[in-house]
Amino acid sequence: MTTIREIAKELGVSFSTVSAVINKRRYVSPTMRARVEKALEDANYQPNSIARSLRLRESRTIGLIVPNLADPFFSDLMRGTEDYLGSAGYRLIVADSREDWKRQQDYLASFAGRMTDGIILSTCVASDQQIATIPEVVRDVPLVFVDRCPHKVKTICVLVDNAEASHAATQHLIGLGHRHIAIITGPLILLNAAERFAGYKRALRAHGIPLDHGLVRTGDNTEDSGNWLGSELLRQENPPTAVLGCSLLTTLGVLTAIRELGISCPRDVSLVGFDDFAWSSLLSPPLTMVRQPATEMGAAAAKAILKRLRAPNQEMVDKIVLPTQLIVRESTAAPKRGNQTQK
Amino acid sequence: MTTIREIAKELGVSFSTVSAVINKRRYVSPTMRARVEKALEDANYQPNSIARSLRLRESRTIGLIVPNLADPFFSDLMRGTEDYLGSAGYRLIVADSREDWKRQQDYLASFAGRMTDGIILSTCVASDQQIATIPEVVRDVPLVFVDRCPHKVKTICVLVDNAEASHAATQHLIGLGHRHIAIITGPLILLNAAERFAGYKRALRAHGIPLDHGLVRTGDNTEDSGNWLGSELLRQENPPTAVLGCSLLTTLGVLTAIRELGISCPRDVSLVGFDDFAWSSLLSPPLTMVRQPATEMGAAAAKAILKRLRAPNQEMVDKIVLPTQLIVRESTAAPKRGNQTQK
DNA sequence: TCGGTTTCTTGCAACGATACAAAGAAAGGA
DNA sequence: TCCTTTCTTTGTATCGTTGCAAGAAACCGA
Repeated sequence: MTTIREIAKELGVSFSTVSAVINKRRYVSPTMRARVEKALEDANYQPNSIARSLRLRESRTIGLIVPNLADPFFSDLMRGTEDYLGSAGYRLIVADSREDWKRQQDYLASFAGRMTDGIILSTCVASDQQIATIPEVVRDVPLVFVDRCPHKVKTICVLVDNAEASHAATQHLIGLGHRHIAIITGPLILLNAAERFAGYKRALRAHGIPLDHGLVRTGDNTEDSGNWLGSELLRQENPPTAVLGCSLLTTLGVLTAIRELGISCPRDVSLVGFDDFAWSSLLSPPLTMVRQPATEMGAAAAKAILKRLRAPNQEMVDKIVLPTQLIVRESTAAPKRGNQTQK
Repeated sequence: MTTIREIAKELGVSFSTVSAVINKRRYVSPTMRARVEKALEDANYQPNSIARSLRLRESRTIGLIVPNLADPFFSDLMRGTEDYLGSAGYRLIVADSREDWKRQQDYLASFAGRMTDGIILSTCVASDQQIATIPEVVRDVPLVFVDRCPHKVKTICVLVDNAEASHAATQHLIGLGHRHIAIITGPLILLNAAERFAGYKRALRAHGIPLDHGLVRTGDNTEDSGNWLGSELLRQENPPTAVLGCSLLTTLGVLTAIRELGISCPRDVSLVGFDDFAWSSLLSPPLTMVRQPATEMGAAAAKAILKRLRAPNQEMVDKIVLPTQLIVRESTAAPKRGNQTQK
């Protein structure tokens, strides 16, 4: 590894001069500049970014922590972040907390140790009290929340209008004639899960449909929980005519359950899910989905944190809300007569 | 941000002592150790990892460059890498070259600037001459290739037996009675694409089926190319009774083409693809796939590079071959009578 | 010829850690 | 008591940069 000093020694000049050439400072004679540039070229010089970071107090690196990289929603989000950061000359460190608080704390602490200039966090399942302690471990490193945001916003958050989205999804089912609509939410301690549940309830109320607690299940956003809870719902004596899955993995789990039980979707039961993914339309049946703009959310978070870095003084509190879209495919249809009149 | 010196000043001791406590060096009296540890705790001290990296000449960070993060194969691979590195106390920087040579070079150069201790590369489409120049830009930073490997191995490679895998897939189709089998390969400049094509040819030859160049298409591993080439193949006057897609995106593109043309799979045409993904069985029809162990490959690459870091002297040349598996689902069946006798 | 500006180059001090040598203190042995 | 050994703490160099202050030319008008 060649250093600035080695280049300088070889040329018989001061290493400050070499540094000046590299940093394109004024007051370097054209001849000297040419000589140094040639030497740099010949030696195939690469500046040591660690040393530079130490001196400049910036690493040009952003850390992203998500709860589950196996979930296409988060890997799409990550891609959006990587893309935006890459074109801005920043690098991305990714970390998967696997819904584990301790793991997340470890990553936060390690990122806060000047390794990253900023942190984008989609928090694991955690209580408000826990989340309130995050700024302490992150200290003076800028933090942006994405998707999984705390209830009380004290920093920048990038999210969607979850209540509105699930309201639209529920309304769609009600519009088709469903009255017996089940929901599998995420952990309600999470703001977005709570809001999705709220949107569901609001839609029911608006149409005078009483909330049936027997149709409400709380999962943990895994395929297994979707499968298990979906199966449980569909096997009960008076099964729902429609199911709303509040995350992609949950929904795919329900779909598997439907397959396993030999039920037909949408004939016997309609299914709406969250977090549309690239190949929803190739599934059997093509799923009606609430599309969250995952890559855009990732990019928006990246944009927000870079903006925050450029304006370091002011304490920014902001809520960036991106639009969702209900994509109607073939997993939703009017309920069967028999079921419809059950209610 | 508190530093070691600030802690020391506050305690009225030398900062070397504080450093000694942090690094658990011998010869620190128990009383002093306790005092320093308390101060560290109180100040919520986080060591500056940049400074540490500069001094220790290691960043405990590995760079991963893949050609397309939107491809579940690569995002699964990345997850395997992140997971392995995370539990070994290393961080992962991800970069998406988007099949662009210049972008890849930029990432390699930036990673080589001491930002990372090692690099895992799944190269973009590139010629052997181009790939031969990579060690020059990477210089003394350890490099491990994964999946997309150069023809001549001069370093560590993690891959699967691609020829064997596509041989098995082709054989499966032949066993079902197919004689008119199309293939959509990746760019043949890539070793794995070339090997998959070779395995296909070998299987045909073994059963005395002549290679029909009209059934061979070379794509670029995108969904669009799979869709376009698949559509082209299926619309010709004497269409294949089976198609082998040499990457996940290609295969999904073909599946879309089949849908768009209103053809039935597997009744009219069988489809086998590469790179099984989590929800292949939920597709319509559930796809017969060659499963590549993506996460295991990512983990194996991580393991290899860490091993390489620990034994820095010896020039390691190694080929780590992981097994593939043909998972037969419902997208393959015996050809229709009419088609079968066409040949 | 001499101060004064402008242009170019060079030392030097950070940045925040690690690690080694050296100094200082305490203890043990003759 | 003095010398040696062991334990404890401190000073200093180093990692590879950047950027500022200051020195050294060169130019220029008086």
